[in-house]
Amino acid sequence: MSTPAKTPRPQSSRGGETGAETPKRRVGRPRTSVLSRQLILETGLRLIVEHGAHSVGMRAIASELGVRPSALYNHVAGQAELIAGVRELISDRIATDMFVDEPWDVALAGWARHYRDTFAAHPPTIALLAVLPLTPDSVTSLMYETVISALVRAGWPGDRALTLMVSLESFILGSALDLAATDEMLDPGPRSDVPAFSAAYLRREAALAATGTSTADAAFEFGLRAILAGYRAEYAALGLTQRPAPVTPETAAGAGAE
Amino acid sequence: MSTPAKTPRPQSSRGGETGAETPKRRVGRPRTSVLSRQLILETGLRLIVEHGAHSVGMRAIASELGVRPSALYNHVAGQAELIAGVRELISDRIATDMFVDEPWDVALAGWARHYRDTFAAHPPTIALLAVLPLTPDSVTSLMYETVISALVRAGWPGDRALTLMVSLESFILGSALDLAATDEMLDPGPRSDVPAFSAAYLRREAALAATGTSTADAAFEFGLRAILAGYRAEYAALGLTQRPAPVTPETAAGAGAE
DNA sequence: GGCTGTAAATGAACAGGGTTCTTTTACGAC
DNA sequence: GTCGTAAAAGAACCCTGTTCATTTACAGCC
Repeated sequence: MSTPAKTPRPQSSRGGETGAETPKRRVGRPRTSVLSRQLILETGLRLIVEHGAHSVGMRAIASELGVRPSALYNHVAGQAELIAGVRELISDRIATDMFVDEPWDVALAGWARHYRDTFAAHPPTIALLAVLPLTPDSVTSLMYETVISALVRAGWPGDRALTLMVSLESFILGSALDLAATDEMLDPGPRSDVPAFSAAYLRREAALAATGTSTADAAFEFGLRAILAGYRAEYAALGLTQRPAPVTPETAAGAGAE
Repeated sequence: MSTPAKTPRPQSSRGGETGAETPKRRVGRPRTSVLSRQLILETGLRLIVEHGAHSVGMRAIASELGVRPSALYNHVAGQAELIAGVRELISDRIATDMFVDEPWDVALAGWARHYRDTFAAHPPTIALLAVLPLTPDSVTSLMYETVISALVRAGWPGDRALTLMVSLESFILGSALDLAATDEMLDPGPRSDVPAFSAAYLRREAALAATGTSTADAAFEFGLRAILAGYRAEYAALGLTQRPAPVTPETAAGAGAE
């Protein structure tokens, strides 16, 4: 206790979902652990959602948890690993169950929407996480596995399936970025040198106001429909035809064709 | 001069494209200006390309220019404005001349490729710049104007044209991100719980090695083809047919055959 | 039951960022 | 010549992430 009267901040903000408040903690190991890796990650995610992407600071998280920054390093290697952990938290929520009993194209559409929505639920995270290279052993690989195997079951060659998935994911992530940044960022404002652009912007604004959907939503749905139509055309060009129902180890009933 | 013998760094690295070397500069306004806004931005871009995205530091740029950090603030408001300026430098290089005399779909494909390649020429910038909200009065608005007006000339309703462009741009930016981060980031590595994914990865690796194209390239081309096919289908559904040649005020001559 | 090693916290530092402020010099205009 | 302004240095400030030594708690062991 070298500075008893400098900054009194007793960390009494927010209720107390972590348990008891710790207005001042003695030095040394506490009787009951204050931190855990999971608590740190979840706090990080919550702070991002509430206060923006630049809130993933070690000091900010530590302060939120009523702890000194150095304490975090007993549970997390550093900021990079922390952000990777937060990414896992989010990725883990992307559902892939639609691949079980939906046709491949319908499942892809559902997956794409849910994928984007999952990121969209935490807008500030997108810019932060979309950029990050994901660790090879992440849950994301499991998601990829589900998608790929569903496509292969539908008849897509393995390498084509992977290429398709990557291209769709590019569109999804790009749309998520668009969702995070856009809306007023497109607005050309009052300038006379971009007449067609301005007119289109105004027309779309009116059209969207009528339907109630947002700017980025419209573009996402439009692009998704287009890219899926293209996939289907490619599928047909490969000489494949849609199966009546996908065959999974679990639902090994249907699917008599081919 | 408080630390005369600590770090002698006389800034003599790299040739001298800025003119004379300044191993030590007297305090006060120099006889000939050392900095300019443009020089700072170009140095920033060069540093990003050479040493990665975290090289857009004020101190790094200043050191590269043989100048103290505070000197930069005479020409640039701050780091945010500097990055925005670098973005403009890059965006300015995206060609849009294909919209002058190519059919709308061909022009879109060319634009998309060039757009992505422009970012791809500076891989580290992608993560940095894709995220940034662009200033309303940027050159990007001019690019949008070109694209929109070409689509409108082809018969697309203005609001649809804008939605289309945004969706395509989402795909382009997502692909650029993919290009920057991927290649080994997808590799599932040796693990037995993702068999279809692993198999597809290996098959594609072999296929790509044969053709010489890269991972991200294949996905981009595949997705681009698909989404354009979808756009064309939408175009047909609108009851529109491809015009023989777009009519622009400038090229009001050609356009005869179909 | 007293040691010993380890885990989990504090507190004090360090290195490195962006930014601002003051000071010094140069230059152009009245 | 003087005054205002522009452009540089230099020092400081504040905010990061991170490391280190220190203190305390606890679990295992003999």
